[in-house]
Amino acid sequence: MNLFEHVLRSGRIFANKDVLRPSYIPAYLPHRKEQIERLAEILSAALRGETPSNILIYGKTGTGKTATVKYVAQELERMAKQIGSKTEVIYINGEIFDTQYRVFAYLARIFNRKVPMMGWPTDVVFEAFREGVDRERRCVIVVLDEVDKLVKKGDEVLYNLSRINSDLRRAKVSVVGISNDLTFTDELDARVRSSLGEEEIVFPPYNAMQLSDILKQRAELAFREGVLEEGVIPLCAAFAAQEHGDARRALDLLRVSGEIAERLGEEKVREEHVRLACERIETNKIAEVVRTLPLHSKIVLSAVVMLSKEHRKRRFTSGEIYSMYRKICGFVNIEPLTQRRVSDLTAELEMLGLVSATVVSRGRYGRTKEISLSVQESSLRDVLLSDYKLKSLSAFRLRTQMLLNEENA
DNA sequence: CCTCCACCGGAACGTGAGGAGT
DNA sequence: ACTCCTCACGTTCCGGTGGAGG
Repeated sequence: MNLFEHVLRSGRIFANKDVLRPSYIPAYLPHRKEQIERLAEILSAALRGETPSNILIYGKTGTGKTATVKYVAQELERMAKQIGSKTEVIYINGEIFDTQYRVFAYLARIFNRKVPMMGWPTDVVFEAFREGVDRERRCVIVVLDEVDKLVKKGDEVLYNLSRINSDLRRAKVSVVGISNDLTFTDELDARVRSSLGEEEIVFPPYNAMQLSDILKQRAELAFREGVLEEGVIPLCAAFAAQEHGDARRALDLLRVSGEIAERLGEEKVREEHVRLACERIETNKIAEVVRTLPLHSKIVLSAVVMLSKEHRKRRFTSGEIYSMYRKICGFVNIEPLTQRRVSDLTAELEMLGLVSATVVSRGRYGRTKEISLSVQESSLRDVLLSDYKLKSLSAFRLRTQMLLNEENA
């Protein structure tokens, strides 16, 4: 029997899993007709040889911004080719090209200018790009995805890009900015804001019904026929709708549900698989947050975990937590921070939703914050111990347990 | 009604890392 | 290569406070 034979045979669930990935662009985008038409209308100026207005697109994650823009871009380029107009769309992700230099260097290279990875002054790179585009009559639409990330490091990119047209003789350039953050224009220079935001398109979150439609459409391609039980799609949609209608989340959920069903060797995807998937995604999300926490925050969190393990109660005063925190620091040989700082760290943990804290006054016994864990302790344990500086903590627990026993005896 | 606990949380300041400018 | 600036992280200092118990 071949090693891979059972893997091939077990593929009874999925027909084409890639359809569920966020990078997939469907041929039809449900419930985005309005936005697509608006975008197409604005960009169609390019086909008439005019410069399209600059556009700003807003919407939370998973509202179809990127997919819509890519879809319209495809259609635009195809039509341009048919009618022999030189129109191209360049897609740039601001998370990957996260400095002005990288953006311009990338653009310049597209237009056959040789620009080194680094070293040149930024304005020279910009000039190389400008000259490169202007070689021919054409219209270039630059899509800046996650533009808010790029702008955090200075809005000069946008300033330069939005002013480039006045220095171009043959070519035309317009900018489409995509942002998750609705308030990001506040940080922009007023001139940039007005020139970039000539047109604005908002992508509202999907509701549960709309999410269902999206999932249905993708499921048809992604899964083999009849493997999805009836309640699966509505349940995925409902879970995702609870969290600001994120379609990416819904698709993830559906995909993970399928994977779980597959791994369990089931013939069908059932609602219980969706619930398992939901839990798994949740745990992963928490683990990811905790993993990237600074060391001392991890120790504070460990302190809360330890306390809730060793005592019956769930809530602890900041004093209790601080002394446990100091104990742990002593055990793992790390200089403890002050109580003041720890109080800020707990506030951050609260912001992240890992603990919940409320100020209570206990009269004679002072005023304090009561803090409790607001996630499953089991989803924290492994990720906390995975920090190499904290790995000895598993031993710590035994030691305090012993100390407690001795005290009692 | 006053006191006083056990912290909260604001303000000012110190420090080192990293970026921009030159 | 250099200075200057900003920013995140921490510390020190301290005024503020809701309510149980006297």
